[in-house]
Amino acid sequence: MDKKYTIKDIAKLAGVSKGTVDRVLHNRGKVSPAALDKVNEVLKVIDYEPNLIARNLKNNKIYRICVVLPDPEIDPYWRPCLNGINEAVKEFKAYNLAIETFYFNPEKKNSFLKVNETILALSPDAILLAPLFHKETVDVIEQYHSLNIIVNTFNNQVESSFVKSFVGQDLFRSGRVAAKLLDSITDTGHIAIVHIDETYKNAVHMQEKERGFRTYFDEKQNAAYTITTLKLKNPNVELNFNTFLNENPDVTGVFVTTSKAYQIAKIIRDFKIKKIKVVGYDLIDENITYLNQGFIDFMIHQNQKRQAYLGITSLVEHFLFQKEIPEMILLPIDIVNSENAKYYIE
Amino acid sequence: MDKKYTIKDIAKLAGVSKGTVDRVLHNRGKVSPAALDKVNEVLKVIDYEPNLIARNLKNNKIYRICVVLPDPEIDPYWRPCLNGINEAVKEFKAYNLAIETFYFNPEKKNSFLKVNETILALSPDAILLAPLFHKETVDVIEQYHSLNIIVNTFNNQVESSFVKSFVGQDLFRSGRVAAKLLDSITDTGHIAIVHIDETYKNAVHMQEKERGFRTYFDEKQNAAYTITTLKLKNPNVELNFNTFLNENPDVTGVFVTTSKAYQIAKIIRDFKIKKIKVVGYDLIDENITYLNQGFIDFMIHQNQKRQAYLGITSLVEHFLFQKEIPEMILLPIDIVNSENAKYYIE
DNA sequence: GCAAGAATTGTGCTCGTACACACTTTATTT
DNA sequence: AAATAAAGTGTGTACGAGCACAATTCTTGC
Repeated sequence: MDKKYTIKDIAKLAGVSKGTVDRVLHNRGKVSPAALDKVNEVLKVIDYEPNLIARNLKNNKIYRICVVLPDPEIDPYWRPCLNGINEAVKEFKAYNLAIETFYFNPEKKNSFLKVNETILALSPDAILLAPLFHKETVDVIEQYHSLNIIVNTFNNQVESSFVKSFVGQDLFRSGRVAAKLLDSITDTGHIAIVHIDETYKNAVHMQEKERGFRTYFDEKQNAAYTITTLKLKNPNVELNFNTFLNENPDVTGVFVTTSKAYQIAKIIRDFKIKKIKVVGYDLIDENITYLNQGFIDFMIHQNQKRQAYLGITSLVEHFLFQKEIPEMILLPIDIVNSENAKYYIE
Repeated sequence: MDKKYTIKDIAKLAGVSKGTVDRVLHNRGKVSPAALDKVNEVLKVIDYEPNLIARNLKNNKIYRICVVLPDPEIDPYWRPCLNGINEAVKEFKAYNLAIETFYFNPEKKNSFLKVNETILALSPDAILLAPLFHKETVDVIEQYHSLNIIVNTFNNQVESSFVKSFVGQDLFRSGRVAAKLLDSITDTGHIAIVHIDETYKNAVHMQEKERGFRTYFDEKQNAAYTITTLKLKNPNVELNFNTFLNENPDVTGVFVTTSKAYQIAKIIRDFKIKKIKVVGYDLIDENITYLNQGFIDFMIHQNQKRQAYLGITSLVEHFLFQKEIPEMILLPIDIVNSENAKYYIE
């Protein structure tokens, strides 16, 4: 018991050659019933685990994984992903892997298409994709699939049977979490659901969050809440929301479905009339500032870093250790206030 | 660029043998200045990463890691740890590792000492320890250290220079998080800090949490809170807390520093007089029940599973891939309400 | 100028798995 | 029964790093 059993050990125990053991283990080639029995007998008794290290030594192909996401310079929401990608790169740098990152402009479909052309030319083994433009994404995924390139997605779900895996959050549930939070910190009254700049993201996100949010209050007995949905667009957010507040002095809480809660927080801070509670998404700097100042009460952390990290690692472990790629990984919906924020910021 | 550079490649490029390259890379043995230069020249240009797989193939020692924690049958707090341990075992089962778990009775110091004797006899390569009994733990750790056994701790911190690593939470901070939560959901009033059954755990835990909790309110301007500390012990918890509530009708919130918030929640449910908010620790079944019923408002998740998991993996990666063991890993302080609980329960 | 010794460098084997290929045994055909 | 095909089995090598040891080159002393 000083070391693990090897194929050689099994061969000796079964009185056959390691070639035969190999054939039994992988049912490759022909093996006589007698030999098969002998080997299986041994395998039944001992508990053999192939040595992954040795197995992979031979495999000297470089696996190429391309990660595609919106340019974090244009939308800082995506910045944490870079850390997740870097972490994965660092962790696996000793292996035969090429992990490359590509950005597209989240405001331009063409940019997305162009990036994908570049990647197609590279013919990688797999691609990890943050899908924004629904129709275009579906097309692109089909192309990858037809070239036998594995497609993983993260952050946004897209209905395509060609997607091998999705890493993200349950947005409906996260709407419910936000509702529960606002329910905890506000008295009965008027709550506003605010969607800001929902253009390019196809809005499915925010709709899911809103649905979850409303479902929570629908299910709640004797809830004396009024819920209003606002769709605001820059540069008119401030003006329109101010108007709304003036027209609705009974507002006690706001649920911002995008990462732009800081815009609402700023208005509320300047409004000064009464304390309105705010729940929003994502730990970007502006939000953290208002969180610390008390103008945002809770944030929901979408953990983009870990999304990207897990998206990559599941691919790597598939290639390197032939692990199965999980069809869906739903990350926890982390609740953040000013006191625990620092553990999630990355 | 089809594959990574190997020592052989470097040797060829530098016009020397792989033995010389090896000597340069590990500065082992003598190398002539000329050869050294040639190899360094090549190393400067290409970017060499040794193949960890090949490096470890030869290392066929079985590393033995012993995990020591209180018996989860006696204190269910520790049950999630088993999942973390199992996950690590499963993940690394293909490597030369023996990961064994040992329980002691958290109420009996002798049991702890006995378990450690058993382990000392096994002379493992490392031990992952949940230290409860302070003095005894320090002694035991010294013994392990003198036998060159690496000691990692999790959950509870212990001041010993012989401890290589700690995985856990910042308890002071978690007290602050609890304070912020109660501050969010209660109006000004009277808040009780309740310690339940603080006997065997040496109380350091709860003291840290209390300190963090009080610090938060101390720092808060114009805070009109009264904070009372209660130390309750079973089987008198119910009686004494009831008395306290009757004598203090102004209580608006309770912070339970152990995993026994359910006991307080039950009393508050039966008390029926007014809504008192409760913040507690740990997602054990009883707590979840009351969380879903609305008698516990927030739980703080200590993530024992991940603590155990990370404690093991950092050891494994040290042995297998000579990664450095991080001196301290502080896990996030997860805030849990009824809506996001399911993501943390394990 | 040559041997002895030191310094440097190259070779070859190991680890465990996977697989190609060669070899032996058994079955089938003429 | 011999020839040939098919089935089954064993051997040997590659993978990359690491290290022992052999082989070579270089010094030094006489």
